[in-house]
Amino acid sequence: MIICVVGPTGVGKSKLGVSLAKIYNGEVINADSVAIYKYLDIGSAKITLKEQEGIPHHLIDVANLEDNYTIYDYQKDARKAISQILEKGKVPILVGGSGLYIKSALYDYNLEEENTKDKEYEELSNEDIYNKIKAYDESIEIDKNNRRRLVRMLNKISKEIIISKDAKLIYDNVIFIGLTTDTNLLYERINKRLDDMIIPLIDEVDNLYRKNIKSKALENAIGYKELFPFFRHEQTLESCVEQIKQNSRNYAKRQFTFFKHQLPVNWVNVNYEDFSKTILECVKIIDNQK
RNA sequence: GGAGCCAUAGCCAAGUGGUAAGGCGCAGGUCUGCAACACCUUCAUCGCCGGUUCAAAUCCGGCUGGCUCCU
Repeated sequence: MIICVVGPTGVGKSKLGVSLAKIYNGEVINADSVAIYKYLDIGSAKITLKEQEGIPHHLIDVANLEDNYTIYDYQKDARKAISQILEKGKVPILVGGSGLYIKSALYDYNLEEENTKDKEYEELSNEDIYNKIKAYDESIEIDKNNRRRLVRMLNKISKEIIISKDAKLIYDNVIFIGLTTDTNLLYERINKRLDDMIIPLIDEVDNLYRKNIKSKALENAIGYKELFPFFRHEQTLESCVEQIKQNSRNYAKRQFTFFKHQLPVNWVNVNYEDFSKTILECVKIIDNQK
């Protein structure tokens, strides 16, 4: 059995992961694209050692800030961790909000080592690329304006990598638990979480900012990228914080959409007054399916 | 009391006679390599009343509300 805990940012996944690990003799595998990185602790709301309560957590702090960690790496690392945990006779518990990471680990996504031969196709317009893709296979559906994905797809085609239409799970008995709550309540929690951590967060980002590190993770991660204008004295702290909140809300929404449509999730409404009830509900679902 | 300016979607905002740009948010989506990414869809008849005109958000009058100045 493999348990997978998903849900939007700030809903309480980490806590559930630890609880389920205790009940099912499991180990947690992080499925959060930012918590993968060292030094991004506060802004990523990375689970602390104390919060881990002795449960082994995999794939946290395994990448350096300068690394360009992608789903290819994650697929490899996560599958390795899953096998190791299964070999021990324990239950792997994936916990995180990065949907594509989870899908690439658990489903038959065929990814190859990143290749420097990949082309940017700078000489081609979006429409050119789109037409080439359609000429190769009319049934491929792809956004005409999404250059990033168009380029990637054309590279795949040129390498004759086959992409199956419907991805299949490569493991038996995977149970998806999706934590959810009322949207407004979630937004309140997100805002409060940020307000509570803003002082240490500024400290963390200031530190990284001074080191002048070129990092994709830093430039992309919510809670980090928005703060740089503040350090450059281009924006007030207040407006940067608002921006973080806004981006977090948008992110949470996208996560819901992804999990709702991309994974067979069993949704559980979190009871914040009595979390043990939430755990119990999850246990019921898991025991029913295993 | 007088004079002037303004009034367009939840917010910002373009449009000065020909049938409402854009941005943000909200809502709904897409998803096999930056995924906390990237991208897509949807969303108003222009403060109210009346007039001029084939045609008004655009011109005229009144009303209401806001801002500035004067007494």
